[in-house]
Amino acid sequence: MPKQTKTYTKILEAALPLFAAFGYRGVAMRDIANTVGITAAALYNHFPNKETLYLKALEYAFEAQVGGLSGALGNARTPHERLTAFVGFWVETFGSDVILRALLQREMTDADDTRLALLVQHVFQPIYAEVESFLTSISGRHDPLMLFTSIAGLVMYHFETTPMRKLLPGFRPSQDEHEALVEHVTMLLEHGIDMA
Amino acid sequence: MPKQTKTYTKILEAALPLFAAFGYRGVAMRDIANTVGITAAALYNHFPNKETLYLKALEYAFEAQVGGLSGALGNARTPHERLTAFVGFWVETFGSDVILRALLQREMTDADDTRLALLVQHVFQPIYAEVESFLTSISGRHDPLMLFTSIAGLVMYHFETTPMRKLLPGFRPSQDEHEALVEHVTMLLEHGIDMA
DNA sequence: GTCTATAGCCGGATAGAC
DNA sequence: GTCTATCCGGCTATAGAC
Repeated sequence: MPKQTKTYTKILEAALPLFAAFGYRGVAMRDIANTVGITAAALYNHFPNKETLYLKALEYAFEAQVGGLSGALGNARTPHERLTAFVGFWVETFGSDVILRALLQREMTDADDTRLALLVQHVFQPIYAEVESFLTSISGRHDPLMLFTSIAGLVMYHFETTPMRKLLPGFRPSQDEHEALVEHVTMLLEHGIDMA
Repeated sequence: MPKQTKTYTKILEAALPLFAAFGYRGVAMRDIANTVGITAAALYNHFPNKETLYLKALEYAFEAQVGGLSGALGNARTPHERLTAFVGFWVETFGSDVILRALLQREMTDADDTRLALLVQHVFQPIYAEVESFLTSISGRHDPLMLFTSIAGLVMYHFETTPMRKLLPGFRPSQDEHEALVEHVTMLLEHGIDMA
């Protein structure tokens, strides 16, 4: 099992969109092999079994992605700027990468301790570490972890529900544009609904 | 294929927790049959195939559940009361029914047009219809459907992320208690983070 | 309406040649 | 490192007796 050959990476990159679209059980080793252009048997020169292949693919996907937050927060000074930057980072990261979002969503429903730990380590832990003090500083009343979860959910649920919201009255495509989403979420977070 | 026998219902009720826990592909006809106490072949006297069984199980689960909102909103007069009742209904409905929540979550990731329509029809459409005018009335600035999605996400994401948040620093079990969640969400919706 | 038996297919994994 | 060939287990679905 060689670890850093070209094929190794090619396999992971071929597998990721498949797993994202059809889930672990929905993808056969033959499918991945076909996409790469080899046979299923050849996959076993690179990975001992399907589960390991899947795990490595997940790591590969998540390692690459996160880390941009410090850049996004770097220039932001005021609470308003920082909050906007944070929300914007979240919307950008998961709004532009359909595959990453699908993988995350699937992992959240099919909970496995090993893989959950991976997700926390690569995705949530680093982001939370960067914003925890910020969240604590701006909110005396809200528990920082709850607030973090709320902000994440506020953004993610718009993406998660898109296929369904299309079937509801009042759906307009503009609601899915990133700018509109960022504005909606930050306004809500800063001022609440602003009830009459 | 008889439609309203005792066994028919028993099958659906046996299948639901299995599908919720392991997903469509993760459940074999044998598993359902074993739980009911019959053989897999006998299932085909009630359902033509696995997919139909699954669809009927979904309908059965969702039909029963929703409809309590009008009761929950009935007494509420002020915007604050109505909002609290709405959030409380959401937290109660999905916080207390693990199976319903898991099914919903799975359907949201494995989008199939037929089943999405079912979900919208039985779950989101009726709820949204009851709160749309309310949401419009309290928020001049926010699109009602976006606001609806935000409120739903605010609640649901706390549930969805529970297994992962347990691995983050600052996790306390009390964050998952229903009362705390309702208070956190309503406060956020009414006043925002209330930044310094 | 339920059973046993089995057809038929698919998917993960291995053996061994090249 | 990739191939062909194959094993084997699991799954949906059907046939036919009771």
